[in-house]
Amino acid sequence: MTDGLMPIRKMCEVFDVTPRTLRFYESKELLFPVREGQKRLFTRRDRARLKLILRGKRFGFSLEEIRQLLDLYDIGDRQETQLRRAHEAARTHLIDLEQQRADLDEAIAELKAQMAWAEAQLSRTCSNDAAE
Amino acid sequence: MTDGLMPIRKMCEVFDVTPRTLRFYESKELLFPVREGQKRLFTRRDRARLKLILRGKRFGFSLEEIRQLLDLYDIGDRQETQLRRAHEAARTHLIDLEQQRADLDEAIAELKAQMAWAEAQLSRTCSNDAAE
DNA sequence: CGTTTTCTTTACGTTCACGTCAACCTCACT
DNA sequence: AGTGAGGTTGACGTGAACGTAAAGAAAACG
Repeated sequence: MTDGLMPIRKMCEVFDVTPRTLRFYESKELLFPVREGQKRLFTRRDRARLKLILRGKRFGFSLEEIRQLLDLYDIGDRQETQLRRAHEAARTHLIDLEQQRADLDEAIAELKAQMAWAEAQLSRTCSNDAAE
Repeated sequence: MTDGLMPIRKMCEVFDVTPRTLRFYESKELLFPVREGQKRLFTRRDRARLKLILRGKRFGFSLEEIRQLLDLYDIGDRQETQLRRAHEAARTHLIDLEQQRADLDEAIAELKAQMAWAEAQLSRTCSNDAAE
């Protein structure tokens, strides 16, 4: 039975990151690989977290922001106060994400418009070329 | 008639950035304010570009990437080759944006699920509290 | 057994995106 | 003429997110 423990090299291949990055994330308490002697073994949980870390980065969040958000996806048994704080943080985060989605839609629309304009220009240039 | 020229202080207020940031962007050839004596005056074009810069940053693009993309929105009369290259860059960028949109939708869905779970936990805790 | 590979820690270096400070104009008041 | 507010150009500092090089342990291979 694959216990899901993954050595650092394999992790690097799967997620396309360097060993340094993984060690760095561990030092920042974003990942918690177990040890087999000296060596790190990353758990299923680490992989789930890493996926979220990389996604968070794409959206422009800092590692520290991500670290706080990760706890949201990592709630086992925690105090009500903590849960409330996490929920509130999530709400804030959600608002941010939805704003970002709106911005993104706008950006996509504008970019498409620009591309359409460029295409029009290109076809015009083309017919001009043909005319001369 | 407002010629649309805006001094640095006003720019900072409108876009919520520091003077340093604007000067930095100018040094990186992202903005091109005109000069009145020593002082910078930002044009309508600068404001349009700055808006795109700030949006680009939210999506995790580097200033250098943004600089290249800005040229897309800044095409006056350019050669066909340049136009083709710009169009191709736009296409690549668009793909990236749409991928990002998909990721974002996924992230939002997951976050909402987590929040729902947290809410369920909270109501459970609440009733437990009441029971004991 | 020695050697090569892979991992480790430690530590200093680097890039990006500005912040911060010094020293200097220059225009508006008074 | 003085004084202060707001602008300017360097130049050096800083925090985040790693890169990279050095030195050593440990597992794998011939």
